[in-house]
Order: sequence, then C-alpha cells, then structure tokens
Amino acid sequence: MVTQPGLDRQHVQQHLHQPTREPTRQHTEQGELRKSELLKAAQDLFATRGYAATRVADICQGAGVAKGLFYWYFPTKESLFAELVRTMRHDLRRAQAAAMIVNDDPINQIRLGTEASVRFIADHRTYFAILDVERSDPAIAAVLDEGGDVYAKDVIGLIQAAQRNGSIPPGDPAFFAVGVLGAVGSFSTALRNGRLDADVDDLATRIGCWVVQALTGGPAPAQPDPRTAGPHIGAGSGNRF
Amino acid sequence: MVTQPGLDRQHVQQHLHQPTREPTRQHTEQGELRKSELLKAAQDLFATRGYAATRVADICQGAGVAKGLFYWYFPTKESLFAELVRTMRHDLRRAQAAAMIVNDDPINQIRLGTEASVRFIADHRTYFAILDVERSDPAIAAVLDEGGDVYAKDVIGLIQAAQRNGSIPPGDPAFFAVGVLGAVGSFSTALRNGRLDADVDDLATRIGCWVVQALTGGPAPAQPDPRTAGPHIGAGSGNRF
DNA sequence: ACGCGCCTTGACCAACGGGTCAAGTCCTGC
DNA sequence: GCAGGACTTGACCCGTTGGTCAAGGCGCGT
Repeated sequence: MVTQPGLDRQHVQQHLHQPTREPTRQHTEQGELRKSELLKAAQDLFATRGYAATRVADICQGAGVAKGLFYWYFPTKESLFAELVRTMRHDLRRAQAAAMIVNDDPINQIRLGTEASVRFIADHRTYFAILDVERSDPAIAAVLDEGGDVYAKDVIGLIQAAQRNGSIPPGDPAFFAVGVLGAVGSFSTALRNGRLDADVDDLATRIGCWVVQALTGGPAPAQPDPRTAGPHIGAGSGNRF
Repeated sequence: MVTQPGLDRQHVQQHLHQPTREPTRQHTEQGELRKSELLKAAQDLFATRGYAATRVADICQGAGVAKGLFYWYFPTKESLFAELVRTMRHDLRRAQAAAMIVNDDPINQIRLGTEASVRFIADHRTYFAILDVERSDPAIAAVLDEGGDVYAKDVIGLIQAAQRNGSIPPGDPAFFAVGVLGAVGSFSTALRNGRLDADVDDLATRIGCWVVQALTGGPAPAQPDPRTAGPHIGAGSGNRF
C-alpha cells in the first residue's frame, strides 16, 4: 500500500486491530436501547470535547456501561462517529426534501431555504457543533466528505434558474452558491458560539435578506409568509457540512 | 484542581512532563536557523496532516534532525504551534495596519479591506490551511482564541460609521460584521479547497461587490483603484481565525 | 590545551487509549 | 432444566508518541 510516508500511524494500528466481526449482528429491543444510549453519550461528549479528545472509556462511562460493551455495538470508535454523522445527514436531508416545495420564484426559494436552514441548524446546535470540531483526523474527514456537495447542487440549480430569469446577474453559479452556503454557515456558527445572539426567527429573516441582497443587488421583493417553509439547503459549519 | 471529569487526559500527561526549562535560552545564529527549519517543517506538516496527526518525530525528520533536538528549541509540541500561530497573526496584523490608510468612505474601506483580505489569505494558503484543521484540541483552541476578535472590532467600527452616514441600514453592527467576516472566510476557504477556482484578483473584486451589496442593498458606488489597498480585515477559515 | 556553553544524537521511558477476551448473567423457547 | 444467543463485565494487551537523558561534538575565548 503506497501512501504518504508515515501518514496516520494510529489508524494503521486501528486497522490491524479491526475486529473480525461477523457481518450482521442481531439486537433485541434492549440492545437497540443500549446502542442509542451509547450514541447519545458519544454525541454529547463529541460536541463538547471533540472526537479525538473523547475516549471510548468516557463514552461508556457516560452511558454507564463497561468499556467492553462498546465493542458489542460498534466495531470501532470511528464507526460510531460515522453512524452519528450519517444519521445527522439523513435527518437533514429528509427535512430539506420536505421543504422543497416547488415555488415559482427561485430567489424566494433561496431566501426561504436560507431562513429555514438557519432555523434548522439553530434547532440542532449540538449536532452541528460536532462538525465544528474535527477535520484533523483523516478518518473523520473521509466520513464528512463522503456526503459530497449535494446541498450545494440544489442551490446552484436555483441560482441558475434565477440567472435565466434575470434576478441574479450572470457569472459562475458556484460563486454565488459558496456565498449563500457560506452565509448560512457563518451566521449559524456565530449564533452557536454566542458571537451573535438574537431571536432565531428574527435572525433567520435578516440572514435571508442579507443573502438576497448580496445575490440580486437590491432589496428582496415582498416575501410570502416565511414561516411556511421548512429546512432546505443545509450548509453546516464553515459551509462544508 | 476541579475540572470536568476526565477532561483531556493526554494534556494532563503533557503537563506532568513539562520540562523544568530555565526561562531564557541563548541561540546562536545557527541555532535560530535550526529553529526556523523546525518551524518550517512543522508548518508544512500541520498544513497537510493537521496538528494532532503530525508527530514530533515527523517534524524532526522533515527538518533532518534527531528528535531530541526538538526539545532544545521548544519546550513542548504545543508551544511550537503557539509560536507558529502568533507569528502568523502578527504578520497578518502588520499587513492589516499597513493597509489601514484613512479613507473617508467606510463602505469603500470595507470593500477594499475585503478584497485585500481575500488576496492576503489566498497568498498565504498554507498558513490558513492549518487553521482549517484543528479546533478539537483544547490546547489549540486556547491558542487560537487568545487572539480574540480584534479583527471584528475594526469592521464593526467601519460599519457603525457607515450606519451613521446612512449607507448601511440600522441594526446590530455585529450582525453585519459576522456577514462580512463570514464571507471573507467562506470564499477564502472555497478558494483554498478548489471548490472555487478563478483568478484571485477577479474573485477578490467579486467578493468585494458581494459584501457591499449585502451590506447596502445596492450595487456599490464606483470603486477607486482597488489595487492600491493592502490587506485589512482578516477573517480566517470559517470566519474565526 | 582547556573549559564552557551551544548544539546534536538516538536509545529509552511511561502514559495513554483503542481494542481483545475469557468469563460470566439473563432471558427465551422447547 | 437445558441449550443457545443476547448482553455485560473488567482485567489485560500493546502500539504509538510526547517527552527525557547521558553522552559526545564543535567552536571560541583565554
């Protein structure tokens, strides 16, 4: 195997340790409960300390079980993290899909989507806080990247539509998408850190305006009830998820 | 010492190991050279692998010296990182100060500052890439936070000035500042990742427009030669430095 | 020549923490 | 009342890694 020299020795070790676990493992109701307790404990710890600084032993202590049990439910620490992230992403995706009601005006969709994203991220601070934290570990980065820029694609589509009808000036749609996603991410992060601190709904509205103004170069047209929309695009922390 | 239970055991260890190094250490010219070689090697490795995944041994290998020598120049691995970050911040600060020529129109200053920041960050990709990577380690977070939001303050001042002369609508200046810094950070990160890929100067100009439009709600007034300005505000990756 | 302080080496140390395992307990179906 | 599988435990294993140290080289002032 040819990789960069010395890259990531600890994971080489982990791979050596990789348990020869039979593919499927049956869980009773009780088992699923335990598993979710472990996930919950892990989520809390990851959110406050980060992935690397959280030890498997800590997670088990948090869930009130012995360390060995961890490996009954998860083959590795990393796999627990991956499960957490995938669940997260799945929930977000579902919420986005639900909000993706077809609306004629793409600008308005972007606005509503932006507002909804901010609300969604605000509502799931602990989830997203986890993503603030860890890009160092290559294993983590891999899990995080595996989602690809699905969200960005949605936004790009809307931007192109808006460019066709003239609301957004011509130019690389990716540029505008980075701006939109970046705004959602930056403001959400600021909100999470307490660097910004206001009513979430109010803030969401203002961020919607910010984005629309930046895109169109003028105040947004009258907005329909902004409360009717659910989450939509999802730019996580640092606009990367 | 009362802290959260089990928080950060590895650093407890490190503190125990903390060498009883006499306060000042004389270095000859040759010594300073070696030190800078170590810093250089560390910078490269941190940028590509992140802090945690980079071992002291790797840094030494990179600099072509034995591991023990590292501790002749730096009391701990963490202190090297801190020195790196402080140098980085200092350079940025100097560059900002140099660009802070008094200009009557605060909006224009923000625009020029934004453009200059983008250019600066683009010119120092490897530096800033490091900051993309590590927020997990509490020691790192401490070093990073110690800088405070000095940059944000500058921007807030300009925003308030612009609000006084009516170019920016009233509202919490911190909100607008997060938007500006966030835009710089997001676009810069995208540029660094290759998610955005265009001529830096061109991009900087467009980002300047983006910010001004978002702030004022209209296309920016004619811009004086944008090339005369140097760096200014500095929002690092993910608008946090 | 000699001492002294800067510089350099690499074997060594010990903590840390992910992962393993033998030894059970508890429940369910038969 | 016994088999079998889910579940649980905690002592143990061991590679990795930040940090230490004794030993020596090198250059310079005297």
